[in-house]
Amino acid sequence: MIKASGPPQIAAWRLMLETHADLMERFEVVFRDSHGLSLTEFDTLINMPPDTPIRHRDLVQSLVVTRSALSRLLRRFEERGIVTQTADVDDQRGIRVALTPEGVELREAAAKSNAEVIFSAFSGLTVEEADTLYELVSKIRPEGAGTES
Amino acid sequence: MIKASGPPQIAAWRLMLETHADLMERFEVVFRDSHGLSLTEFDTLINMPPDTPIRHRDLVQSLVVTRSALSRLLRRFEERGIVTQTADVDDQRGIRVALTPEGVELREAAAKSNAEVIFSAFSGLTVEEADTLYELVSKIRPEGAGTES
DNA sequence: ATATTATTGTTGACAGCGCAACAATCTGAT
DNA sequence: ATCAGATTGTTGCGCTGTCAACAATAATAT
Repeated sequence: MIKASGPPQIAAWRLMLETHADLMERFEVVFRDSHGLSLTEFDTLINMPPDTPIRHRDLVQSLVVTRSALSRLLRRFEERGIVTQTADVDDQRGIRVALTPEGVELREAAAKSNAEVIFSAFSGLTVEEADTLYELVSKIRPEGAGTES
Repeated sequence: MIKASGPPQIAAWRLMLETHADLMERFEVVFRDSHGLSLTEFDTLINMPPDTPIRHRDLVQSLVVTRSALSRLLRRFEERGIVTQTADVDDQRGIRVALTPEGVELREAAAKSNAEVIFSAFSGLTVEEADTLYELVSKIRPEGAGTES
């Protein structure tokens, strides 16, 4: 709501921060109320292949949590009947995580909710504007070869 | 790095998510290593008036934490000599939080780091592009008057 | 004045995360 | 074959957050 003041870069980033926070809060409410999932749990679920077992090692690479957090999260999923975990026959160190039928169902329902929230939030933008937004955001470089020199 | 596929709204949001995560990680490292601050602590510090005491009640409104978290965070700040807390003479329920000189200094230094990271990340965009980005992001409506009708 | 209600900040209990240490297992050099 | 080193997932611990209950104080109604 606050009109842009100061450097436009900072104004843009502030607005992105605020928008991110608002949308994430919306996701959190929807996932919790509709599916009993936290944001981390949703992210984990969505990154699991619906048909193929996956190793912790491979799954954790798509996520923002540590191995230990994933280990505990998957135990919770196991207790809820969302996944099964079995030793990998080829590599006895590994665990193969597979979605149960309930897990697949939950994953699909959550993905649908996710898309609905996004389309709802983006309903004020045309397709062209969404493309432009994509292009502009892709120019932001966190590891920016910065301000030096 | 992944080329946009599927609906552009979802592609744009995914990219925003990823960019947000990358930049936040960068902030986290900078604040921790340079100033010994977590993201929450930085946010709190930056939202404190440099010259005027502020009540918990008022400060918490600018933040994304609960009263209890703020209460504990401010105690940590107090122990580090960053703030002082004194009872409000007008309202005995209230606490007036004020930055110490060290706190003011830390706040300024952290704000400077913050701006540097932003400018660095946005160095690939022109000012006009940053303005356009602002305009497009402002069209995203979390509480979107959605997809209905 | 007095009783009821709202507010403000703190505390206890608990949940989830990261880090470091660990045991089990695999890999690769010799 | 054997042994040093890397990989993989789990666990203990501490930190930080939320939620619910609480005590102290202020505001409001009667």
